[in-house]
Amino acid sequence: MEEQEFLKTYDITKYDRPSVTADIAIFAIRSREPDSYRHDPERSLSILLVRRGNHPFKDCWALPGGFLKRGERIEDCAAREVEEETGVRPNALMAVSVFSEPGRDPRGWILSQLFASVLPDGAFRPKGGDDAAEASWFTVDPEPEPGGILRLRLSCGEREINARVRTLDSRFGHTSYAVIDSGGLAFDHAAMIASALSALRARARSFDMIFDFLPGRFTLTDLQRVWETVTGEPVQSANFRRKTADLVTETDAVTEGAGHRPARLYERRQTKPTETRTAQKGE
Amino acid sequence: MEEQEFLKTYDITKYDRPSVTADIAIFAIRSREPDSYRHDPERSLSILLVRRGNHPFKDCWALPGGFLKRGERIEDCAAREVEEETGVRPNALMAVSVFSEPGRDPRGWILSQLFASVLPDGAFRPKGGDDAAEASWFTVDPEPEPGGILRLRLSCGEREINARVRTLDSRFGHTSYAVIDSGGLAFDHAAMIASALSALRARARSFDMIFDFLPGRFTLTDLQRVWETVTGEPVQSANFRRKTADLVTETDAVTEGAGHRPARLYERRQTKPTETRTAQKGE
DNA sequence: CAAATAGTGTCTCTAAGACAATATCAC
DNA sequence: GTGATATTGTCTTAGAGACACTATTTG
Repeated sequence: MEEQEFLKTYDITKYDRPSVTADIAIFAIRSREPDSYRHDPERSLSILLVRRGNHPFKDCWALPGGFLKRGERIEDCAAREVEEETGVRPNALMAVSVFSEPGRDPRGWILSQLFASVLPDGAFRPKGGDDAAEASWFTVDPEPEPGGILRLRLSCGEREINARVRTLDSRFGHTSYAVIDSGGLAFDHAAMIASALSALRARARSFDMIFDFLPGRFTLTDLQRVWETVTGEPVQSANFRRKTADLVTETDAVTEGAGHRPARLYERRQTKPTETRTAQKGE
Repeated sequence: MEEQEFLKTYDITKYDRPSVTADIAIFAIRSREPDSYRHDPERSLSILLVRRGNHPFKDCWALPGGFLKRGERIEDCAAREVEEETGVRPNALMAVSVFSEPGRDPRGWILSQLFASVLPDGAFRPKGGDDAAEASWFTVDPEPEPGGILRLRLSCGEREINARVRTLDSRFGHTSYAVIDSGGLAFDHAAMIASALSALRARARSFDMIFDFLPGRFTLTDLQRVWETVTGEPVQSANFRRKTADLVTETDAVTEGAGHRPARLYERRQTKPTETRTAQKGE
């Protein structure tokens, strides 16, 4: 055929083309040790960062990520890179957006697809590997300032990173940011963290991903704390329980040993009504 | 510095890398001529397709799109390609998702970022240009079938394209599809159309983009018809008017010459309360 | 029992949906 | 006046939020 001819002589490498990377923002809720045995632990939203072992931005903190390989889907690339650099095998990855601003990477023309994912608490201790000298959880403290500015305070023990980004645009439920002060973070990763955080909060409301933050069995109070941590808004337990009633299944087990009334453990309900509904509406 | 050294000797072209394209699903609501002057016209959702002038898939219908150039943001590439191929200058583009499945393009390793946008009715007549032999509106008729199958009926006068896709995944408010029967559409564009449509419907509910379908001044009934066409669900006018009251501003003008009571013209309200609210919640 | 968290009952208010009634044009 | 669409009013009901109360554990 004529098309076969065309394809035989077509050489795609004659054209100018970019490199493509995937970067991944992995979030988790981590508990701080309580001061008294009778208090439930405080929780804070954390993000997984790696310290770069190579140039450029050597020794700076960055999101895990790396180059797309031939024959690989971008989602698989993201999962592979996270595992190589931190030892973590993330749950389902949520695509956030593509970063294609010219000059965003000093090495040259490089696009990056940003993903976000969430992990259950304490599931693991990150360890460096591959390109990453070190991997570690940083608590995330986003603080809005006047003029569409967002200050990101990331801290890990003694280490503290203070980045500032500016809201560029916020259409279609997605907000994009520009870096004002990277605070020492590599590349445009400060803007990426802000984007991922905003996507996380926007979609948390659909309950799609809240469960990914928790182990298989959890108490309703756990679930509520995760919700509150992610959205940044407090809820009343009675209302929260009503709202989640259809999404969980009761088990026989209860918690033990706390200095107060034990709590029943629940599991996520398989055929959750939201999914079916969404699918139908989608088409 | 050491980093300067590194960058001087770094040659990105030594590494294997893909080509990147942007494809764009442009939607509009088009009116059919009514049978009587007293009836308002029926409306249907349409998508803008181009007939490919070059290999591969020569003479097949496809979404407008093309290769990303150096120094260009992917959003700008999308806007440029649409204009080159159809003469249309789209409103804000909404990113839908990245298609990176190996083998999706017979020319080789090519990723595509899909965008969606909407145009006001009758704003223009598309014309072919560049790679596109021809450009034309096709009405879109999505029909769900059992087993997660979606049939897409695209028609333009005599021409009819029947494609079928299967739902792959539907997490985080985004649904992805695999092509079962392309119906003659180029590449994986059948799956792209299904994805764009699903994204359109999901976000229509936020009222973010509904207004983009309309000219600057419109009647509330116009607005309601657009909503109904996009979401596929009927609404009661009294309820719809209440819901949109804060989003529009009354003007002095009214429609004329219809065989019935004239309707007041409205404009979109600049500082719409939803945007402020979203922005705050976003952080 | 005291302290702490787990869990339930119920009131109010708002918003969505359904339905009905009235208004105003071209012919 | 007739037939069409425009526009407003109101009833019902589901759900969100607030608040108050009861239950059960450990030390």
